[in-house]
Amino acid sequence: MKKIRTRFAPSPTGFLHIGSLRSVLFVHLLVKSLGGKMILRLDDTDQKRYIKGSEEKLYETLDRLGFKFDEGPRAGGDYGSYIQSQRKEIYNKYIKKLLDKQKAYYCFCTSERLQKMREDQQAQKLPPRYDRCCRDLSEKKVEKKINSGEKFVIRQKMPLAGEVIVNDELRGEIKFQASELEDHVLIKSDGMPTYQFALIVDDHLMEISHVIRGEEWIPSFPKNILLYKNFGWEPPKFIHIPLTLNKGGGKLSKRQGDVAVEDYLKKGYLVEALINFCALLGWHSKCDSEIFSLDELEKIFTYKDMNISPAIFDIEKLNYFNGYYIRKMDLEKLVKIIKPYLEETIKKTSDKKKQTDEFIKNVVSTEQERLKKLSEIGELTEFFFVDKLDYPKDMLLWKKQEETDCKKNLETIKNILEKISENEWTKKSIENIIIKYLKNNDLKVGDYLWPTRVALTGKKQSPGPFEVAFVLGKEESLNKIQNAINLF
RNA sequence: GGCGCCAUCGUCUAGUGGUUAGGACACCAGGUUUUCAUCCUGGUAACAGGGGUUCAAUUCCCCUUGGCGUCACCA
Repeated sequence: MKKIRTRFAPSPTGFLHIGSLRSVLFVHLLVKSLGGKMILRLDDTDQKRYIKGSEEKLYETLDRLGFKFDEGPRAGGDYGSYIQSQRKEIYNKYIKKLLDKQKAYYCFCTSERLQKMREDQQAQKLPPRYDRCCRDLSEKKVEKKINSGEKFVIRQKMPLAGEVIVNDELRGEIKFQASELEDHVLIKSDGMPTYQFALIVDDHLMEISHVIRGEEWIPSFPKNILLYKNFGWEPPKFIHIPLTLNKGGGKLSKRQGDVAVEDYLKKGYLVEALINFCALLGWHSKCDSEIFSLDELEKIFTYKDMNISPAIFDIEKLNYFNGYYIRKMDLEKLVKIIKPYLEETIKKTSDKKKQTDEFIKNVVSTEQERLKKLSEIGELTEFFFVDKLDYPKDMLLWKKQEETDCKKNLETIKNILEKISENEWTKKSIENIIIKYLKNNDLKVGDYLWPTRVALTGKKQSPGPFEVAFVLGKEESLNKIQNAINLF
């Protein structure tokens, strides 16, 4: 039985694409479900696109998401280096083999010539494809050109006719006509391999058994397979996962909103929510449940249950998961991770008491069930930290309430609250005392509680007045109610 | 345009040669309630179209249509 080894091979572009998150997730789940090794490889053969320091950011994000690699640039391993730009010698060695087998050839065409060729082809409504101009150059000519210092690339020699049949684990056989295939570049003029070449060499050398990659790679699938054949190697199993599209149905791109996992994290999306949501994009369990932790996913995941139709990234559902996991979260933990989002708001008060962990914990607890994103906490709880609330007087009126009634009711509430002692000042007892009073006197709760809420929060939508009063403390609550009374 | 992939409620999806086509999000209504949210109950909503195969097709096959991807010395 062959070892299960699979890899996640991002290029260091500066951020982790949300689609890549789905790839690592499935790579992770595949390894966990089959039992095997997970490898991280940096596909950085494009030196023009290299962004300095981006590996570090990538590792950090992967860590935050909770993915651990058995082998990789940091974890090490017996198949290194795991950074493609450091494997140049290896690719050189293998391209020679291909050259010797006559499965690849030197090409001296300039980019100007290629560009013109493509323009001409397009003008004639032909598919733009390399015209194989250098394919049959004599050995002598090639040698002469190289010796005279002419720049060159090395191209893969494709079969001129016939069919190439490839196999995708999810879709089955896919047929391509060899005549459709281009003699694409394997080694660039800077000596670096293209992704298409490095990928095959590395996956083979690293003994990768399963390749999970996006559907956008299907068009180059036959070239990949041909390369394996040319080398005489057995290809791994390929699983092409469907694309994630934006709401309009197009490719998920920066312009349509966030595509970087880091951005979602920054906005206060929880890792649990992100993972649960992504898992359901293209995979579904046999049972009807949809709430899954990573642990649970590992137990029930089978790649055969994966779906092949493209999925639209619906932020509404992500929000639902995020709200769900926020509500389920232990308050202490929530406070800890939400604190950075609250910093600016806390600065609005000079009251030392309001800067304590105890106070912040109480504040967060009032909004836990309302929160969809951690980043909303500041706006939602600002009223706890500002000294003077700013709201129109009319907001205090409950339904068709008269101003005089409203004022009177606020005074009543204030009188009741004044009688509650400091050590009795808890949410529960405030509530009990007020509700008991209203019930005993046959009064309508809305007429009293609505004005109180607005007096304490300055908002129409907010936590209930009892808990706000409790968190604010007796003195401040009374002050705020008095401020409201003074408006009349 | 060539090639390729895909096609069940608005979205994510389950499902079967014979089902009242199931669930989740969203939406709507009702309940709880001082608001919002939560929570509970209920509801609207789908097999793209046309041909076959078959006693029977949402399901199998073909075509059309539509969506998407891809056609670089980028990955």
